[in-house]
Amino acid sequence: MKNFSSEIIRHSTSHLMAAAILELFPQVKFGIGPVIENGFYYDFDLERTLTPQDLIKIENKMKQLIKKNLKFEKKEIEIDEATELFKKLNQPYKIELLQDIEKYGTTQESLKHKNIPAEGGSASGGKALKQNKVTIYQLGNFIDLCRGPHVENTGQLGVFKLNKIAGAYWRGDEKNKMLQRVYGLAFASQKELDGFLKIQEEAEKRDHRKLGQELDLFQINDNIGPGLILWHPRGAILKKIIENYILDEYTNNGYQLVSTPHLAKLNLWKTSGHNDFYRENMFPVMHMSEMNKEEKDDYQVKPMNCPFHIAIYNHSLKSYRDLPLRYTELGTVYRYEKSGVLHGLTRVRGFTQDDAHIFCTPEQLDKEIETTVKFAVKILKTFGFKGYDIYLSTQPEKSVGSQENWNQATKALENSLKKLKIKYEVDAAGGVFYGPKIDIKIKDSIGRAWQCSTIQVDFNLPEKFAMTYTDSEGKKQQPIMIHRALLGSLERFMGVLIEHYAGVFPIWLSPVQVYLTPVGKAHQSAVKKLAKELSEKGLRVETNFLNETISYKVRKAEKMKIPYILVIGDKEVKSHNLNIRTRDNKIVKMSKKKFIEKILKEIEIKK
RNA sequence: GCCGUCCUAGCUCAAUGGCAGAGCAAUAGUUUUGUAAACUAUAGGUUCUCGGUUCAAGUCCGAGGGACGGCUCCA
Repeated sequence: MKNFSSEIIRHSTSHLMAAAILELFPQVKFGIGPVIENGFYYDFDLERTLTPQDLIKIENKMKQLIKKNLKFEKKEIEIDEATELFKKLNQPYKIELLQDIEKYGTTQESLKHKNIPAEGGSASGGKALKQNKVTIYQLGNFIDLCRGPHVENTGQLGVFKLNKIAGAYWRGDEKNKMLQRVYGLAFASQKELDGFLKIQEEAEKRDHRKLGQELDLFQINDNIGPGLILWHPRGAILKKIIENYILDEYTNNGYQLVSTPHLAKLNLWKTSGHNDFYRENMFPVMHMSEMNKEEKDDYQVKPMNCPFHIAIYNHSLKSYRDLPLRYTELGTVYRYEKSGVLHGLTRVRGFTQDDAHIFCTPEQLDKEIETTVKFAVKILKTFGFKGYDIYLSTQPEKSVGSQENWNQATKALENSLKKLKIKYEVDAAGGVFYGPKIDIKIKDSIGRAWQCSTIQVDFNLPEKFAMTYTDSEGKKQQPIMIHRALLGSLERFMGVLIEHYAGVFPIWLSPVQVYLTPVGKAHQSAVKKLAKELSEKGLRVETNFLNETISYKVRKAEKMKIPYILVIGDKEVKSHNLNIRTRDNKIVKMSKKKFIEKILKEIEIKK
């Protein structure tokens, strides 16, 4: 038997599903059906909405079709002929795709989904098709516009499972009709499918929303508002540890701490351009006149910190000798995210950025970018993120500033990446309205990528806010501004961190590091004494004097994933040795002095 | 915002249209415990909200809110 790549198997399974749907719903109109990670999907326009029961029916129909051992038949035909064919089949979406191919030599989807493997999308693919001809594939009664390749017959398919129904806009545009998308998993063997399901189960176990509850880190409360995080004591201490660490790093590396308010007059955001470009992501304006007629100004809760830092810069005349100037702040910003996009800690409406703005001369720009990229990688390593992907995002469709500025800023970012010999991908038109950027996506312990660090070059805000410095010849010059956040949003970063470590934080990040419980009443004073001693060494200690059995108290501490659990009884009081239960469920005997040395050393290691 | 699913005690979940319940957590008492669940009791509810149908609504219908899975978006 021939071996086919999983892309081919997935794509062929997608066709099989479409064929099954055609049998069950003869009126169906097909959208596209590409390969995705671990499987495939196909978009359909159907009379009625599908239910989970329908998935079972479709799966069964697919199995029936497999038994017929149908062939995947390929044909190359003229575009005109294909258009006629799909007209006859009453498939308007396919005709739309054909029109694209005629115009561009490929579909817009294939340009958009550049991550999908070339043989992956139905009627799509990386390379342009030959001008006048397209290939079609037929499986039973189902005919599809498709580059292929496919398996030869249904007997060569692997295992599959339909797992999700969702709405999806035709061509990904919210102005278009919403189609129904059926997602499926497909693998060459049952073993691979099982392996994937196991990883998925693991991902569910480490879901930060679930762990956040189990470890009592935070809540999101309907009465407070969606997308707004309430940090409980254990979560707040974790946040503080991260904030302290990151601010120390910044101030030790040439940044100056500033602090700015959560509100500002609306005019500020008009000057910055945010009011024009991001109005729909800003909270509504506060009209102060509603409070008091004398107050004429409108106010706005801040969606970002930059204009404040610019105001601090502009407060006094700056010399070229002052530059580069780096202002940092843990700035809490509020952005109005649409209700459907909110997600735990990773997509919220109020969050704290480890923000900074670097103001420099053109000559200093390359070096500042380079230093910042290196710095970001170093910081991320401290948190246990070793793998990352880097993206260079270029000028978006809607932007401000001259073309020359854009070219210059993009070039600067490109040069730095090349100089650092870092591999990167270009995210075309993925930049911010005021400038291009470098994004770092970190990979967590189970291989998922998360965007955190962002480094943006901006010539435009300095212009809008009339920023200057005096050069060595006494002439006024305009500084260049770099916006950068290395962790991004603290909330988001903490969500990623929770999933990365599955709640089992390294010692330096653990909200509680040592858990102490006496065996009986007689040992309470010994526990109190030890707790005080450990706290004085800077350790985070929790004691439990509750009327509970030892086993129960250990169980509770284990569930909270506390690194060291110490039970104090006669043995410990007499011998001055401690019995320490670690997170791998081992009990280690050690002197108090040695234990303190060990744990303090473990905390130091991160640096 | 759009498509779909869901919403009952702090958490996880029960309850043919017919008295709103269990386990865990919480609180109190008893027990003073040696490394993942002692015992007993108590308390805990506008069944997301509003409206409708019905003798009777957690359950059926309508509107709204929120969560979840996607889509779009993510400065």
